[in-house]
Amino acid sequence: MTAERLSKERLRLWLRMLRVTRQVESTLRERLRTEHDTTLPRFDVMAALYADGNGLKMNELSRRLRVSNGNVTGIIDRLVEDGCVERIAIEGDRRATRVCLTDAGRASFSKMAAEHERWINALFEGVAEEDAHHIGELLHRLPTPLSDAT
Amino acid sequence: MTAERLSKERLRLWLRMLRVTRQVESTLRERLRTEHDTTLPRFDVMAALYADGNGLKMNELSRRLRVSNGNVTGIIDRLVEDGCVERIAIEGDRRATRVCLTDAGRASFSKMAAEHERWINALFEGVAEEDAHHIGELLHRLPTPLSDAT
DNA sequence: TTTAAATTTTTTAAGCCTAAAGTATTTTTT
DNA sequence: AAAAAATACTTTAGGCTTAAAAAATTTAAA
Repeated sequence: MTAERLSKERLRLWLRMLRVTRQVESTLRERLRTEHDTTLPRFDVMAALYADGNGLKMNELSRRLRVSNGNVTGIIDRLVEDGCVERIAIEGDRRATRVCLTDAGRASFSKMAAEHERWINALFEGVAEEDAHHIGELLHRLPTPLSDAT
Repeated sequence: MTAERLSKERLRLWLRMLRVTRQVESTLRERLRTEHDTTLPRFDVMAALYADGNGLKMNELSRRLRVSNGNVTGIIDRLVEDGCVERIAIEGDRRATRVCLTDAGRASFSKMAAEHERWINALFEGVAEEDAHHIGELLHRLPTPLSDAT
């Protein structure tokens, strides 16, 4: 009956991860909205672009963020309207476009990212460095499709 | 500079939790859709109702699931259409309604829940019972607003 | 080369989600 | 009792999300 217990324990772990994740996301969402007039999905997209100096194709963006193609299209549309991002034609392939942060977008993200790290640090105040590291490693090594980078 | 390192480590932990959570949710979503013709939000609502034999008020449901009131309204509307759930007037307070699983809803959820546990168990195959327990406890004890039950 | 298949992206339809405003009802205050 | 405040829920507007279909282009096969 150990398999039984293990299964229950894993289920409990999942439910708690889900609860914490939702709570943190909800807090981030609210702060991004009230303090930076933006949304979490937009922040996530900008983070991906910020991490890669050359910009990314829509394709890569959607794979990296694990969201659908059509989803990325809409978010980028709105970021372009906001002047944070631009679509750049790719020479040699007229199907694809590369998406880059504008200077304004980069500056804006840079400010948000610093705050974001402080928020997370405060929200996870109860987690010691050792535990953070241990859990991080564990999550990192979960078998595919649960892990593949970062 | 340990505070600096700790902050980075917590940020990394958060990003990994987010990634794993999204991946698991995405897998659950797809299986619920293809194998049970339903959605994760509906499953979550039914789980909350299943756990509480007497049904819940809209209010309690939205607090328990950490989603907005209006959101619950829509999901319940659709579950009622599907015949999984019913709204029952509360005697003595005509503002509120109690929401209960129907017999069909209970039977349907019961089947899904068993599979759901197997899916989770398989997805977290790499996590030993000791680790599951340890991480679960840690997440459970994160300071408010990160925890308040289960 | 013409056709077929694959790739890249957008569009569409349906559902999820939130904040804010609105409706109805109950409770509290005055 | 009348007015004000609080509670329970729904509606609305806007954005996020997906799967599936469509459009444009490129690559591979015949």
